[in-house]
Amino acid sequence: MKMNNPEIPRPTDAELAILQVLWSCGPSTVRNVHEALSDQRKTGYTTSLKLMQIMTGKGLVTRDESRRTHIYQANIEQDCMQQKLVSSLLERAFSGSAKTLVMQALSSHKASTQELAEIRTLLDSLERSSE
Amino acid sequence: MKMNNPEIPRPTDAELAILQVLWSCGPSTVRNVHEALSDQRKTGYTTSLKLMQIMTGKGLVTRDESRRTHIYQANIEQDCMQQKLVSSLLERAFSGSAKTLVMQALSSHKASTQELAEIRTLLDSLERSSE
DNA sequence: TTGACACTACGAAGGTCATCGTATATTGGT
DNA sequence: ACCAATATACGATGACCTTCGTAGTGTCAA
Repeated sequence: MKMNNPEIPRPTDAELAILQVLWSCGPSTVRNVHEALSDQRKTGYTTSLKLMQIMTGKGLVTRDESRRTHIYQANIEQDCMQQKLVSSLLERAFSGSAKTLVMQALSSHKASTQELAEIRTLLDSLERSSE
Repeated sequence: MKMNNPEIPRPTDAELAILQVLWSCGPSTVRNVHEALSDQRKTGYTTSLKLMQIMTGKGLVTRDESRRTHIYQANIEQDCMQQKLVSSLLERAFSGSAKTLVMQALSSHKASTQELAEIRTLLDSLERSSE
């Protein structure tokens, strides 16, 4: 039974870690996810299982139950969730000022010259479209 | 008794809302904070009080108890906390890619031409310093 | 002085989160 | 056919979060 819940909630930290694996590896079993996280999280297998069951209930992931070993899949695109999370942080901690957030991110975390150039290109197109 | 805990934890949403008031208004009483939040939060006065007491224990705020009505103050600069929060989000949801975060933030939230120019200036200085 | 009011302290309730142990079922090899 | 390995389901626990009510105490004006 797929919950077609239009309201996908903000994931917790543990849930987000699982989503990262699903985004990066594609549809995966609980064991796959659990092993992918084994470096960061030293928790038991059933913990990962339980989390993924809960995430299914929340609509964060879907699963294929047609075989004994279920296959889980993220139910929201990575881009879309990143969007949600940035928007949320922007609202909660930056009073909506994208400029401040961007400047905080850039000034404290190194980006390569290549990446800076890509950002500059985006700035160009944003400025052009607002003229 | 001031907890000089060097480890300031990530604030919860309710706590962050309170910090926002303290950053914006400076040292404030519980009542000041509570009233400043009355639009967003329709909770009772003692809820704000309790939260701020807990935040004191966590080291998120300090308070002057020399008078009957305590005066609370953020125990971390706004910039510094924003830094922490961006870093945390970067790590948890963007695999450390500042570029991706910045582009997500810029492409979905309008920034004024003025702001875009400021970001461009920052880009300039970053590129210059890496040459 | 005393009563109304404002402030702090604190326990408790109700919810969520992360974790684990255990029960139960399925599968594959010998 | 049976055992070991592996799956899922799920209850329970402890931590934390948010909320509130209530108790105790100080303050000020009439």
